[in-house]
Amino acid sequence: MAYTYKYPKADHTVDAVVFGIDFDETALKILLIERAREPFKGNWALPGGFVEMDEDLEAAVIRELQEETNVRLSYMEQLYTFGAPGRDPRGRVISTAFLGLVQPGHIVIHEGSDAAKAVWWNVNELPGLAFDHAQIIKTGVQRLRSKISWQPVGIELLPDEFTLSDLQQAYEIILGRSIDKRNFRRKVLKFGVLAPTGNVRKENYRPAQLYQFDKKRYALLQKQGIDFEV
Amino acid sequence: MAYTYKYPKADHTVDAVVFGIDFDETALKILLIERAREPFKGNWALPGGFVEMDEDLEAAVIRELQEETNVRLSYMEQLYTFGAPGRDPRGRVISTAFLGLVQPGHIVIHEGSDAAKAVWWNVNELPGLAFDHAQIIKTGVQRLRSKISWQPVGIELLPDEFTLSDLQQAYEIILGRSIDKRNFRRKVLKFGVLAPTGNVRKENYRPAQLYQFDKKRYALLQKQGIDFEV
DNA sequence: ACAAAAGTGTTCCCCCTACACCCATGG
DNA sequence: CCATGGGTGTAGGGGGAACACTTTTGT
Repeated sequence: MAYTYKYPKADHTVDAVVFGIDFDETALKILLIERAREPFKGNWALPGGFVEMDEDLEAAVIRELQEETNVRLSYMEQLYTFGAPGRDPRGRVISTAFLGLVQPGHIVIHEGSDAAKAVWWNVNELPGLAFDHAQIIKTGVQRLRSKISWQPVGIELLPDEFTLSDLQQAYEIILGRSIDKRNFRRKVLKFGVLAPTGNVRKENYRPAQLYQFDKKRYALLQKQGIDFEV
Repeated sequence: MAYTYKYPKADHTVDAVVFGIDFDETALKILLIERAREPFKGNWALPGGFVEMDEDLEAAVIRELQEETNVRLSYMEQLYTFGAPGRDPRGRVISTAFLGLVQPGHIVIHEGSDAAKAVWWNVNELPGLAFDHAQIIKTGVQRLRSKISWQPVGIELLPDEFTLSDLQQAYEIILGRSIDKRNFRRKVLKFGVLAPTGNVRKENYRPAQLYQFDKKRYALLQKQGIDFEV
């Protein structure tokens, strides 16, 4: 079966910039796959692929992520569309990139079909990347950083229960600098999105109070936007 | 000549959400064309069209704008990509929308070939629109509003020389609310982007000092981002 | 003289910043 | 009792918000 058109057409793909926080390594991680096919076979790349004809762009990323990595996202938004001619050796390929976030509990990867393997990489120690994916990742990191300062980010990156130190650590990892503990706590509590669960985490030494997000209030703040210049 | 592919392909278009301020009518205007062809012939729509195979997305919007309206932009950025199946009756069409700004002096429209005519519409009094263009415009207005509060917007929307009242009016029109004159002036001058030209505008009653933007400083602030919650 | 827009200062309060010590627990 | 991370308060300063009158010009 073949499809014939009067004019040449570009292909349309989607790519996923998926971030997760690794609390053990205190690092921001990004999900990459090793390409199983040409072009760039054996190279590292963002998960993604061609959009089906009757499929929404968002649906396409979710499907591709499922196929290639089986990771479950807790959040997704459109990032940017990259369409420079020549960005793909196969011909004209326009790609819409998405920003995704995952909670630590869902960081497990089952290897899929299209990808040789999928691995979490430290954002600061990335390998060489296929296509213009280095640039896409750069755009994604910028977006995440700016997003964090005017929207409450956290529910999508933290486990359901977490300590204030966890939350602070998430911010420090993303922003790449340290934050004063007292100021951070006062500020974050003032928004009224956090509720103590009553449970404590006993790990080392003094137990830490566990919190969860008030989802209603969280959604409200997300809509309104907040000023969170920590 | 025909082009044959193994799989079906979507079309890719670009659309331009172009804003300009009309100081006479104290209104935010948007550039629309009356479609000269099917589908939606005779309806109002955003300027735009198909991306050529060897053409960057940005280049495509600029070309289409030129062809259809001859308007000269002072600024452009990518807005969002709309790709829902069914958004275009011709088949699968994915469209990347751009946000454009024009200065009042360049608001003149020369009618082009593709469009029956091009007209500036008040954003608050829009006609029925083709495709999902109403939604695209809504996204554009939101972006412009949020952009204004963390980047210095103005150089792209104002004439080369302008009064502080002009600038304030621009902000009021975009944000849709009034701002205290004294606070606005103090805040805007504190950024150090404005320089008095020495000229004054004599229109009614007391003459007003004319200002221009310091382009170097403007570019710097644009890069850094600012906090401008007026 | 009056109408219209330009221009100008101050006070109050809130929030951000900087900063250092005690607490609870495990080993 | 010591090491480790959890948890707390305050003083000072800067900037935002609210607010009203004088100045300059044209008619």
